[in-house]
Amino acid sequence: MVFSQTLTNWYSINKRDLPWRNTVEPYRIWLSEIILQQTQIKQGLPYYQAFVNAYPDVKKLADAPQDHVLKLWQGLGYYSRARNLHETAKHVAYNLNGNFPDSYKDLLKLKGVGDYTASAIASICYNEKKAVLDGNVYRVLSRYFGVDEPINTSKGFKVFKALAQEQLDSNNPANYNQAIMDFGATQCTPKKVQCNNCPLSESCVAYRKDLVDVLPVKLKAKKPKKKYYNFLVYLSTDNKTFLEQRTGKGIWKGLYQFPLLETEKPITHTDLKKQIANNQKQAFDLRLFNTKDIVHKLSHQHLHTKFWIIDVQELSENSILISELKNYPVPVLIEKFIEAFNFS
DNA sequence: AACGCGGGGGA
DNA sequence: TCCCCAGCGTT
Repeated sequence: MVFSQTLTNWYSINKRDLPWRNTVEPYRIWLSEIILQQTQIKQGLPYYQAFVNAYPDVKKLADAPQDHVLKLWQGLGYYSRARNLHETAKHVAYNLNGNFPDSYKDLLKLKGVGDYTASAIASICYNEKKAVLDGNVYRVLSRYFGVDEPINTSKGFKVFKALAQEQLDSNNPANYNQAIMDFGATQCTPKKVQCNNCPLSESCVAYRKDLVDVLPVKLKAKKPKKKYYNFLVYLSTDNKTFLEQRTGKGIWKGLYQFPLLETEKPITHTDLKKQIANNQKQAFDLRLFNTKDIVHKLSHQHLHTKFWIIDVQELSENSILISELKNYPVPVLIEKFIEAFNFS
């Protein structure tokens, strides 16, 4: 009680003014929550604005082509969020008559909506008594109550979810949930934590025992895997090129890229030239755009990338105009190349 | 229970 | 360089 009361008092003074806080419309709350999964507000905010502008309601989103949705999502990462967002919009618009589910239990059935997001929407839109558990909440709870259970295990989830639910201010779940998250994001931060002016420090276990920089405990992630990507940038005399859409299970599903040759090790100019010659009759000229590998770092992969330019006379039917490149959703790695190469 | 999935930013 | 971020779906 003291804990939640202090948090909501703190929130009434320090609450950040954010666009999705001026509404309880489920569509907008849902949209903001999907965008903000594993994403800081500073990064997600312009995407939220762009989506609201392009798709003011769920039916507009449902009726958009997937390429347009992915294009708006471009650069935000975790693209399954965009695909699930689109699929759920169609489901809500056409199977649920445009109405979002109005309970935690039913929200959980939506694709892309897990425990956190269902709790957030249920509490914010319908004031259901469901405590949210995100990175901020883990941090605040583990520090204040001195819980050293690792947070990234299934046991850790259960322990903290129960603690979170216990602390929930059942009189105002919507306000409490946003208070504890804002508190974690701006006051009880991962680093440079502001204990000096913290309203909870007196009774905070981590503060009293000098464990603030130890909690929360998190099991270490695996090292990222090294991969070698060779993008084949075909270029015809009439300014056309090839683009392919990524399918299957890996990264960037649904996005477009220049034809990709992945190798076990770095490939030489000579070897690549032979491979390409085996696959086509037409004469071509091969040159390497970047002399040093471009290393694109993702949380789980390091992509050592070469962009090869293949000059040819002409390209077959399914090629596209260089001027159309900007219409396709592409990974940041590809976008940066297009910018740098400038197709002069 | 473990793993794969992006990209930006802070220290 | 490492860690973190309004997590989720699949295996």
